[in-house]
Amino acid sequence: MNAPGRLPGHSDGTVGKAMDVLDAVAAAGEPVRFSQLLATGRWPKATLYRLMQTLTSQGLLSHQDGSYTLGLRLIRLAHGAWQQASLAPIAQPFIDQLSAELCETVHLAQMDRGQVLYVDKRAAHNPIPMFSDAGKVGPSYCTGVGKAMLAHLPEDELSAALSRQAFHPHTAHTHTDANSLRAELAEIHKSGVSFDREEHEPTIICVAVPILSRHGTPLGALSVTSTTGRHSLAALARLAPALKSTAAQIAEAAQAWTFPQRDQATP
Amino acid sequence: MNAPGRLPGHSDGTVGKAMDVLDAVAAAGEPVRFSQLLATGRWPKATLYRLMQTLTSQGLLSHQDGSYTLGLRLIRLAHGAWQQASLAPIAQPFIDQLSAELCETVHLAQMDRGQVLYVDKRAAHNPIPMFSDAGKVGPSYCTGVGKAMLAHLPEDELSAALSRQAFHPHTAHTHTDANSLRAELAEIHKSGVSFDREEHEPTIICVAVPILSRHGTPLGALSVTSTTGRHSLAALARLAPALKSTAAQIAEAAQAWTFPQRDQATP
DNA sequence: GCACATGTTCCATATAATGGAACTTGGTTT
DNA sequence: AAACCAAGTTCCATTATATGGAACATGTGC
Repeated sequence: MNAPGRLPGHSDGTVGKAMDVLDAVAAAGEPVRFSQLLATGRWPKATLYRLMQTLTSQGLLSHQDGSYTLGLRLIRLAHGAWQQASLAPIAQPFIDQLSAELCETVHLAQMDRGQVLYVDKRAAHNPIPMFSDAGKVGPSYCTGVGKAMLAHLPEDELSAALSRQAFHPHTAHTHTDANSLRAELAEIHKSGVSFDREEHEPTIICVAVPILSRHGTPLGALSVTSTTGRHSLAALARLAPALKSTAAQIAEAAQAWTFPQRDQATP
Repeated sequence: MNAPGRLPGHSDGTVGKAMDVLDAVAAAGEPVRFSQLLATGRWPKATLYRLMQTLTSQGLLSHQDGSYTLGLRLIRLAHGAWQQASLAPIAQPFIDQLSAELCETVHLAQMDRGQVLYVDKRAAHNPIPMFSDAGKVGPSYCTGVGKAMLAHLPEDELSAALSRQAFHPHTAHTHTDANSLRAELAEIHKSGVSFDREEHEPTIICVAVPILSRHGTPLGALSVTSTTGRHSLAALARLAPALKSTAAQIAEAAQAWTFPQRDQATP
């Protein structure tokens, strides 16, 4: 079955396999048929069948008209995750203020298994149609927020994260290997600011800063995105101080925040 | 282990147990310690320990400072669920229009395992809806949207849903048993409109309509919420036609919508 | 009515989960 | 400092669960 040493962080027990199936359904991005998943050859027929039965019965998948989609129960759980584990609720007022002040699109992201997870977004008045929304994921190696966080990761987590990067050359400016990326990360670590120089999508540029804990580990990152048509990189660079200041405020708020402390009803 | 006759909260296999743990963490609403969950007596020590290890390794839980919270991976999956399985993306323009037209708070909800899951919300002045609003759950038996959907459920699903209701008397107007609720559901089924007459929270009232498929099964529900201070029930009742019209448009759009259809278009 | 594709069930076997108890770890009391 | 306690972690024989090849059902077009 499973070779002794499989890929890092993969396939622990039945739960891991079930999550693989969920990921596969999520990756499809549209309702999938049982046979479509089966055709990937990743699972034997009966195994996949029972796994999907279980997931459906749990509300993690939804089965209608012979096709499967992700289930609503995920939305319910994510609501809790968004409140408990994400910076978004804490950062909201600061991001509102920053977005209003700069009149630009602001993104709040966190690192999830080596990928960038956007947890909040504040659009400028004329929203640019692009790759973004809360819950959306993106690559770390070619985004401003991704590099900002990578640059402050401890070595063991960094190498784990780098091993998960695709290094697909989206544009002519994209890093295509870990070494060239590491060189830039060192600079970013020093300056505390990172840029996306059209590395992910042509004409899209951004400036980003990490949100750092007391210990210097990245809690998340903040970015302002624009286009080459509207801003130069130098113009974006001038926004860095405002971003840094907001990031510091968020970091402070995040660490001051202990949950409501409702041990008992204090009668 | 499990008694021969499985109880309402049927736990299927390891995945089911893992989900129970996730629910427990979600229910806490704040970071929980291993010992807190252990103290509920629902799981033996070693079992709970390994289960949480697995969940953490999968990114479904996050472990920091000795406490567990729901993990970010859930947000990522929920993003897919929101797009694939919820009415929200389809309903968005219609809800925007309705909300602008009425200048009132509009909710879009769906049924999830007997409970009302709010998948979108448009407040009169608050423009950005996200997981902060979407993802909230509420009871079916004492909310407008809940009753609107229950009223159109086939008998088997209805009785399953009713068996999951708490019938907690939140206010003096709350239904406290299935029979009294069923009587109202019959009326709602006829009229196609339901009301929350301060059944969940004092002074909070609402009018709701179901979003029905061609076959008459509820896909979701739409509501306008207000307070006794601002509106009478009669005033809310006058909004019903606008709600019904919007619901019909959403139903049509939902059923017209087949996903992008990348392969074969029916020859 | 037949053929082929898709979906479902069976069942002996292999695998993974179980949980009682023993063992660390870190902090507090005597 | 030794003794204590609580929280967290590991061990391992036992038992429950998942596995998957193959047979069985269902249904759609010919």
